Amino acid sequence: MTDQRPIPGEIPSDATVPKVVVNRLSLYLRELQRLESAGQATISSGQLGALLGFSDAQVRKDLGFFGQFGYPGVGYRCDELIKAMRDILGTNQLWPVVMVGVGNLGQALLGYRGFVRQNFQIVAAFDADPAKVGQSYDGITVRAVEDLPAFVKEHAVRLGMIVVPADRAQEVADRLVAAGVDGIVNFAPVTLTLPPQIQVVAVDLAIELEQLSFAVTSRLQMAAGAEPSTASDESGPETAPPA
Amino acid sequence: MTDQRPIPGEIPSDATVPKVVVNRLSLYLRELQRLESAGQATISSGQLGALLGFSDAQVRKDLGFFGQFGYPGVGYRCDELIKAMRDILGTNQLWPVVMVGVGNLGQALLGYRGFVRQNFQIVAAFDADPAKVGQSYDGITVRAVEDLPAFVKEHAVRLGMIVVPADRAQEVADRLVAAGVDGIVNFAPVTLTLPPQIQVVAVDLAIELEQLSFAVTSRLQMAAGAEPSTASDESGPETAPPA
DNA sequence: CGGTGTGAAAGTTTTCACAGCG
DNA sequence: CGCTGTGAAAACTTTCACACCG
Repeated sequence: MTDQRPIPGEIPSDATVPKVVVNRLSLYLRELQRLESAGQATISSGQLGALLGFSDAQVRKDLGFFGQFGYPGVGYRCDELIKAMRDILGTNQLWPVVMVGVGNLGQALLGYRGFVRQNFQIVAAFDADPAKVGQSYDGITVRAVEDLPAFVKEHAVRLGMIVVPADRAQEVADRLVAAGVDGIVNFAPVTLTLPPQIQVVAVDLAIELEQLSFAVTSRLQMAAGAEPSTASDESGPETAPPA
Repeated sequence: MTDQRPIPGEIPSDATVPKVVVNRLSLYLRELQRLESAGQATISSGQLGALLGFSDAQVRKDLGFFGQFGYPGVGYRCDELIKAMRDILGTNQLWPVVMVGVGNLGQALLGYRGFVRQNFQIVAAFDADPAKVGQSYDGITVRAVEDLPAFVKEHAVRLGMIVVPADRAQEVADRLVAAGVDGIVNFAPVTLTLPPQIQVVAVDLAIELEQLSFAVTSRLQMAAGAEPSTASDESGPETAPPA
């Protein structure tokens, strides 16, 4: 509804967008959604950046990859920018997701409401353990992995989540790809070997803690004379300046 | 034990190490540990890189930030390199961790064995809900958040995990910092505002899925004529070439 | 004004290429 | 030989700075 902006943010003509930019896009969107719920109608690149620990220029450059969304002298309209970001990230449409592996973590993820917020829906869970098949968790009945290909095809599922132990992950990934998914979130602590057209995002909780233990350790040693031994940023900038 | 290498990999004299390098270090370590269990004694930069989808030069440059670990003509000895990496990342020592928020996800993380592998141990869990306090999960009894400062001080805990809903996360983060932790893993989908000396790693599961939906969407559009619209890499390179 | 969009400059990370070593 | 370690070049990302707009 309402008016479209000058060059509505469709996909970049041909320029390639760095992954780190797409990651920040998600952070902008998350913040914008919070601001809109709080009743804020517009925001400037400087304000948005400050909330996340980025510069105003970076926010504008990032958005510039996708189009022109702002109003000089005013900033960005939250509602418009949210819609544009969701179009870009693909979350204006509902994404059905299949999960493989219904252990502790898998069960927790089945109950996690945060996915729904961004239009992801876990539509089925699979497990190799016959004792688990038929059980229900948060309204989802566990199916046998053998049923994966049929389900994925029938429901046009494009995304899968791997929540099995490390030694089973590659086999499960191969099954997901054979079944036809295009993208995988891998919670198992192994690197998957897959055809390059398959998109993979890895989440390794032990590695996240390791990054912290390094940062915390080297900050101490820094006290012993030198400079802080880490620069740049990755997944979640977090730690914005204490406003 | 056994002989130390030429310039043993201690902390970089003063050069700052990019975060992305530290992240790859964790991936190298994970792979090395797997290789060693499989009985492999040495590995070259090219082999290690190939397993993770990196170039040989990148592996050598990354290691070069911390010292000289290799043997020309041979490669790296897995056992030595593992020890060096763990020294650098800080995981040769045991890290006690406190968790705040014992909902679905928190309970699952309490039962997650993957942390132990890298020497992290969740030593206590806290929740604001009086109904949860006193309950036990995986041998850990839930405590009242009020007891956090005393516990952190008494057990010299330096790391905390936030597993509460978004609207409680900032308050919990402030409590953790007041209690004295130096680093935080934040699973809540909000950006925390904290003093800059506090290290924060953010894990937002919805954002991971969003990165996938973007990648999967733009790969499709790529079929419509242009170049792939993403470059570089972030958290987990994953998807190594199908060996 | 206050703020966007964007080329050009600065800074950072990756790749190249090769001397040197066991 | 095969492979490391490392300067130098290339590629990429961020910051700067300013024309332009409402």
